Amino acid sequence: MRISELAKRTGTTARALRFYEAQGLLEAGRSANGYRDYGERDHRLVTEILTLQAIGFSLDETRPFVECLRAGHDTGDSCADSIEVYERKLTEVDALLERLGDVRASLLAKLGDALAKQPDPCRVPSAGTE
Amino acid sequence: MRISELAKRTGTTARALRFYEAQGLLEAGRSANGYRDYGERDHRLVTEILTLQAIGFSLDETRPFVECLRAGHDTGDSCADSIEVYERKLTEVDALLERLGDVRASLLAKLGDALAKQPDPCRVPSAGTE
DNA sequence: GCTTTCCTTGACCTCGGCGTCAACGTTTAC
DNA sequence: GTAAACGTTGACGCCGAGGTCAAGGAAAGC
Repeated sequence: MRISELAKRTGTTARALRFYEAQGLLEAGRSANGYRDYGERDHRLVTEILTLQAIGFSLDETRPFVECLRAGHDTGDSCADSIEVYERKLTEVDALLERLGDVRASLLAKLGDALAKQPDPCRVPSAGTE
Repeated sequence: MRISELAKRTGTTARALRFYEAQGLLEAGRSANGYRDYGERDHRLVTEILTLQAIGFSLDETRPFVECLRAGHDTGDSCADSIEVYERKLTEVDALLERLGDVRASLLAKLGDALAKQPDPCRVPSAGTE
């Protein structure tokens, strides 16, 4: 299959696929005319990349998963390196959740203060006008 | 006060202050020699910018607060525009929290599956080795 | 006077993940 | 046969918030 078909089937663009190749994530075979030629294996690789990206992984963080698939495992997370990335990511997400919670709290506090200072009678905090 | 003193007192850099000026957030007076000259009012402006940035505001989002201060109010959130930004930000943060919660859940699920597939006996999920 | 430090402007660099355009070759449809 | 639609590489653009030079003036300490 050629690049635009793989792009369509994975829901991405040809440009992205070439970019992944430039990053060493994807290795495409070539047809006689020089066109890239992809197989089902590549389809799975790209799907793995896109799935992980959707969860917030950087391209670099998808690397262990891709290499795991290329090593012959049937899922990208069958390797220790991938699992480490999961764990690192989980720690990151937890830290982010905590920080965001703090941010939310300080936003609420600031908003409350500001509304209390506002002389606008239509925005009295006791009533919900929205 | 000159630029590096304001930078020191606000905990940022001279480059950042010049950048804020280029963005129209800060207007510095000039001494006879062409040096920027800042007063206490500017100190408060910069403090407001940095405080909001720390909560995740973009420079552009701090603009209403800065203009509110410049309009003579004693806090940057005494104006309706600022309050709107608070509310927008809160909505954004809530959306992000929800997405991040989903991400966390799917990460946990993936990690659980991967560990279940792992043949490593030192990583049995029933025991906490950390 | 001399050196070091601070100030000025201008311009390019960084990072991630591609989008977009250019200039050219190939395949496909009619 | 020829035009449209695909493919190739290369290179620059974008976003945000500055960092980092470079080349020059001003100020401050000795």
